Amino acid sequence: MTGLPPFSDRLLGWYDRHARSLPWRVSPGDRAQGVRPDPYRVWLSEVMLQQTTVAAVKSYFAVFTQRWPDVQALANAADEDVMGAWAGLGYYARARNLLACAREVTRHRNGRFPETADALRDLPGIGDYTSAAIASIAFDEPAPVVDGNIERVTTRLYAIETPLPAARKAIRVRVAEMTPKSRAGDFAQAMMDLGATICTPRSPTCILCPVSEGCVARQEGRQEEFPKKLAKKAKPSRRGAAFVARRARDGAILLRRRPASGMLGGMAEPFTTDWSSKTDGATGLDAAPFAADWRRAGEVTHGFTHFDLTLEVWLATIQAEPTDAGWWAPVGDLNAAGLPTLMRKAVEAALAAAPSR
DNA sequence: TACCCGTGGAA
DNA sequence: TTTCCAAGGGT
Repeated sequence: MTGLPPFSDRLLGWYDRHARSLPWRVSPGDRAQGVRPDPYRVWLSEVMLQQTTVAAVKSYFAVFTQRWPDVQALANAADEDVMGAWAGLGYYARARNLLACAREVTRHRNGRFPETADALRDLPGIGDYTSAAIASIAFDEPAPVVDGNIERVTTRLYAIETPLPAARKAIRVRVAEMTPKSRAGDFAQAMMDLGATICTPRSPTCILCPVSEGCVARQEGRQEEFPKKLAKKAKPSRRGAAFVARRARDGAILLRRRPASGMLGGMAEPFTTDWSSKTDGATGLDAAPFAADWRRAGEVTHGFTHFDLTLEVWLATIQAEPTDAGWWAPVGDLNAAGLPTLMRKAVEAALAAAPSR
């Protein structure tokens, strides 16, 4: 009587039949034929996918690869073009680091990404997960890849009782043990596909799982108890104000650029008061950036990761440019203005209250 | 370590 | 409606 095949063989066999088809992925069949993924596309997709769903990333990945087909093209792009193209995807430090990384690779590494996880880890925006993912997927290094999916799968397989994030070290040890010397990239992608489609956070479909026989949590009927997590803190609520200036002649909107660091760093916005996760910004007419016929245009609310924000929205229609601290964005081109979602909401609320021309 | 940093879809 | 959370990194 023979036992079950090794864990990685069972998982890879499942992946060969059920791998998701994704724009940045080389299918296991093509991979077996010797097709290599483009490291630039692997890197770009991995950065976009940090804390972001596949569905949200797809259109951004298409735009970026069309507009900047290789790392050199991206390195030569203007900052505001890349920040604008990233608008709406969130976590804008990723876009700043993306550009810094592209320029480092282009200008100091001959346009080639390093081929080991250790070396990749030194580049901006590339941490433990992303370095291992690129090294294994693009360069076949059997580096232990641990993302949220793999944390969930692994804590269930071994019924790891330690709550996250303290369990990360033990998880990494287990993943390093499981990762095969060959097909390490397919193995990592198989673990992520398993977590995304079978071993889901709620109601995992263990009946379809190719490795359920070896899963301790499943054997004990406790699969939904893992991963254990520390309780999270309550989110505070903050307030602030946005002042949307509209040019009388053509309805264009006055925008400026936020400082490079901090919340929404480097992104475009209408004039806002100085809110943060810790303090309210100024509100009311006295907080206006310059004198004009400001009218209340309602409020917008927005939930960030660690606090909720409500902005008063004020609107004024003005004749001339009152400041040189920004630029006029044509209203018909608002989608192209590169506004983060909070600011897009504020401008839309102001325009909804504006008298039609 | 603990906190900061977006967004939108699912349940 | 609220809560959760998705291919995390920086500090």
